[in-house]
Amino acid sequence: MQRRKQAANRSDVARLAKVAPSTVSLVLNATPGPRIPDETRQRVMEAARQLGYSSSTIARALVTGRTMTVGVVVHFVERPFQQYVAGILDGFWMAMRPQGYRMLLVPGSAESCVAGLYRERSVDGLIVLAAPAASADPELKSLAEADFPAVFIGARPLAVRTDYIDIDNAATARQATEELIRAGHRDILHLAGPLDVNSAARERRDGFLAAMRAAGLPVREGMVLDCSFNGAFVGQRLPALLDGGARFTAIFCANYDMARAAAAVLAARGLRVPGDVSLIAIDADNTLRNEIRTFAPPLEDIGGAAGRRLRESMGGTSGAPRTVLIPCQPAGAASVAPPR
Amino acid sequence: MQRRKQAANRSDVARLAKVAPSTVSLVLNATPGPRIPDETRQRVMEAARQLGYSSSTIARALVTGRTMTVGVVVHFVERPFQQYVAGILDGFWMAMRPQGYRMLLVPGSAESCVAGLYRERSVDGLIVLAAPAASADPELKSLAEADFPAVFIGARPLAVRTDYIDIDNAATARQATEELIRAGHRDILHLAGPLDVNSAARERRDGFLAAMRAAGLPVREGMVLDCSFNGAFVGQRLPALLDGGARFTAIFCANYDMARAAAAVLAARGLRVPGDVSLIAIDADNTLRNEIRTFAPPLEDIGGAAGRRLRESMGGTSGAPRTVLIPCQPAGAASVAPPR
DNA sequence: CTGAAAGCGCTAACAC
DNA sequence: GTGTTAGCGCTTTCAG
Repeated sequence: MQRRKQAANRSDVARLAKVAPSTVSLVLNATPGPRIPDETRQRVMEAARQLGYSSSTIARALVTGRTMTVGVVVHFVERPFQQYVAGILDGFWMAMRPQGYRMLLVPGSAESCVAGLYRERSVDGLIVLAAPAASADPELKSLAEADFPAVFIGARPLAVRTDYIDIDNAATARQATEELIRAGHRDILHLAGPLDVNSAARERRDGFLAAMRAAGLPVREGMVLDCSFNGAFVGQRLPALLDGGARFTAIFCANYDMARAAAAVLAARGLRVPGDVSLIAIDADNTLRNEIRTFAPPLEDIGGAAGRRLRESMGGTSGAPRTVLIPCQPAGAASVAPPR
Repeated sequence: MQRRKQAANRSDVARLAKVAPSTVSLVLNATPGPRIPDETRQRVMEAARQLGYSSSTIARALVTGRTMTVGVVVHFVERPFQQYVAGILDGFWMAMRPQGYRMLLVPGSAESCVAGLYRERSVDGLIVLAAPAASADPELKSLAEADFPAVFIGARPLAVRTDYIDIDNAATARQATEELIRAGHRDILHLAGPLDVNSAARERRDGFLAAMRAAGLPVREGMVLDCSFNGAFVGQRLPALLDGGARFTAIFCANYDMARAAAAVLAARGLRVPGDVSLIAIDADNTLRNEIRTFAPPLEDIGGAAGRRLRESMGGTSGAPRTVLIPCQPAGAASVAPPR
């Protein structure tokens, strides 16, 4: 309850301008209805300026029921603003800026964030970045039921129909795999993301399988390795696979951390990229783009699409939940070569 | 006033639990004072769970006068979340998370942001990232006068004493210059940031001059080039300088965009780095770190320091405004060689 | 131990 | 045209 040098409020302005408090609101909000005489309006403006008065967003939100704020739920707990999120937020911010919306970021798990933002009514809408689908579901259901404006990015919620924006995971995975196949590879290993919890991981795996099937290539047992999105698993399981005498001439990695880890394992064994093993990945990270061939999600486009969709949604003109899939552009260096 | 499916409020919970509204608050806030019998408290908890009730942050903020939110003012209008800001926010977020603070980002210029967040009482405190010192001053003065918790990062406000956290610009610039001098360079060009508006640009320039002076080296006319922090100016003015027959064997760039632009100009003229011209810079960007020698600000440390300081400040235990300067570590490739 | 009551600062409908 | 009034949903004394 300790407040600093009590800021001026509406009554202070009213007193100074010798008008009623509501007149202050009328003037400052430029309400279209009742016309206030210029003389009065000048007095009010001057008083407000003099006192450095702006109306309290809190009080206004309480009475209007609108916060003019959108929530951003970033699932990753550590270093949430790394490239993937930063790129998307750039695009999102650009889309929301002109509307005067603010962005509220809250700490915690995806579930608690969604709960916090929606149930505590802190925001008019929200975007959820790459929440593992399964874990967030209970809360998400209540969101969807209440028809609360929300856009999911990078991972599709299970069992809840909502707006969803992402790259076209299946198509991109297929393109990447086809690039390897075109180069002449037949024995291709796929390092997959967490298939049990993440829809993007599953869709990338499916794209890989589709490309192989279309080319009439077999996918042998163990050639799809569920590694979560974490490079650490690759560091454990890829060596085991190699020790087991697995045969492959190329690797399609579901993300960049895995590609980096795979490159490290290969290097440690004296295998060269792309001389001995070709490497291709999907990811937004560009720190090693000149070393590994990648399909890069257009992050700002994704964020922008999310922003535009959320605006529709908050404006009440959304209609049914919609899925938007954005294509990826190939980028990066030539880490793909014909098999030896 | 159009609200969706009216969320449950405290009275709804009270009615369902057959208690008074205030009892609901007492239970849910775990107020230390009055002890509620377990039977009642169970009923209330159950009712709240059933209705999916959480108290409104807006209403609570209105009555307590605390928002549990910190504002983040990002001056750059386009792509605000690029690496510099993202890194700092990561550190800041980690520091604020445990306290349960949220982060509010608002669109607009630094002035309007500061005005919006402080005067509209949306936040308990704020950090301002790299605002050009001069432009933000009028608003900043009222912040400082009201003793409002605020931490400035990356640019020191003019004529206002506030908390300020940054790398040690002068010392880092001096180190960078000294590295060139140690390599044997005597004719060194400094591509400076916007000297008239940005304190960091000035301090880096001063560090450069100090190193030159200490080594007894003259700084000839035109060897400090005010280019703003924008690479575009370098692209215009560096060629002009070269055409004018300027003599230098090394360049110290105030930031990375300038270094990149300088590298491009040199390449276009067939000058090699570091064969013909050595290049060194200060910056957080790591996308070309393996090409240009740089002194990299420890972004997360800066953000963390800002978070800790802001917490003190909001807790009322801040004392006088403080300046914290954090040292930079050298990083990146060998783009420095002895002069030919 | 529980409930009633007074605001927090504001918007918007409605009198004057 | 301007002022009065009724809440928005909650926290927090203060009586019962």
